[in-house]
Amino acid sequence: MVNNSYEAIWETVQLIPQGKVACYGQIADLAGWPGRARLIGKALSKVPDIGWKGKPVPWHRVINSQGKISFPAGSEQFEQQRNHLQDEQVVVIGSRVKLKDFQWQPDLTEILFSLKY
DNA sequence: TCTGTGACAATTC
DNA sequence: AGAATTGCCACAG
Repeated sequence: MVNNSYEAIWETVQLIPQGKVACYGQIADLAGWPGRARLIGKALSKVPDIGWKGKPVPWHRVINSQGKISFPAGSEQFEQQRNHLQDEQVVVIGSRVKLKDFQWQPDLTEILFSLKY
């Protein structure tokens, strides 16, 4: 069993459509933890390898508010994240992603969905 | 209970 | 544009 606190976060991350990215604060907000962006990082670091609810958690679609990958450039995690993003047609320049073009803009439908629980 | 930590964010220089 | 500083607060030990 894992901490329930992270479940909402993982599920929210799973809502991010392929080819899009979201910043930590955005996920925190949607997951019901406004202002707790740092919690997202912790939650993602504890994502089960097998994924969540039978589906993988696309942690690579989560970046910081500056539109950058939050890993040291050159690190293994960094490369892995960049690869995943590029596979999903997200342009990564150095350690940056153009938020203007690739940031996820949740629909009202999805917002309501995440609020209803 | 207290303390250190953190895959952040906003501000400032 | 990039580095340093400060605020944030749940979590882990």
